[in-house]
Amino acid sequence: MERNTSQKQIIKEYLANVKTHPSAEEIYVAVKKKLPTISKATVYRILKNFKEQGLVQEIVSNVSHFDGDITPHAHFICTRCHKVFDVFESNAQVKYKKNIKAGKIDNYQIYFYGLCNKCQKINK
Amino acid sequence: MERNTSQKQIIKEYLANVKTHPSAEEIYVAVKKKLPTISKATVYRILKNFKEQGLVQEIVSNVSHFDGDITPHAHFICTRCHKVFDVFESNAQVKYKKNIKAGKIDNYQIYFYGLCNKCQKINK
DNA sequence: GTGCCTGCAAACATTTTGCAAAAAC
DNA sequence: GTTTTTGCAAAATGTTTGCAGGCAC
Repeated sequence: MERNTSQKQIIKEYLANVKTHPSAEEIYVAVKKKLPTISKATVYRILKNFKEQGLVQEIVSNVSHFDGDITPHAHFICTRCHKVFDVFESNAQVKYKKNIKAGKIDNYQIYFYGLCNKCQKINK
Repeated sequence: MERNTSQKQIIKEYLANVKTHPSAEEIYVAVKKKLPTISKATVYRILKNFKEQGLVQEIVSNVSHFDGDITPHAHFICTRCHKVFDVFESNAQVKYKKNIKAGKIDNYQIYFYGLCNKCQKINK
């Protein structure tokens, strides 16, 4: 049976309150402040566990990011700084069939790419 | 100025003809048959280069895959075997605004997740 | 007390980098 | 001839794993 540990609680709480889309590394650093003995391996194991339970969404990019908001919404990823932003329904909608030739869809992710406001101003 | 090498030509040709979504490793193995001296680093460098030029799409998953078809179309990724399948426009459409609060969208990717036909039959 | 969970370090896989030689133009 | 590109090996990055001890129940 699944056990309720302080490590899980603290990570869950952190994800519920953070408004950004932290990477595993960022979660590790943040959570370490409350629980200095936590290890990175534990963070990875718990995030994997939460994902399997559907408690978080994984945003796959050059580095994975995690979103405690599991309502299906799109993300904007800056191609220069790799920051992740939410894109709400008013800005993007999808229509799709649940059953397609390849298999059965039970989840989706939309990623928009481009330069974020900050990076647009930086002449590369 | 950008130079035209046999390595680039062969990778380009391979991607133009393959109907699957090969990983960098698979591209390396395939291309090695025609050019046995090619190194993996070169494959990575050329794929990165092609991506920057907009000649290929990168499909980010547990391992990156590449698609020579750059028309915006969705992909279905099996959550069990991680294979990638095309999802055509008849099965999925998006509507979105090019300019959003976070930045300016110039590209997007839709990933559908679920079990492919083969994996649905396998009782895990 | 049993067995899941953690911390640590080492292992792993993928991708990137530094450098000298080779190829393109 | 100059400059980009390559191949090689080593490094870097992100993530996973094995194991012994600790903690939840």
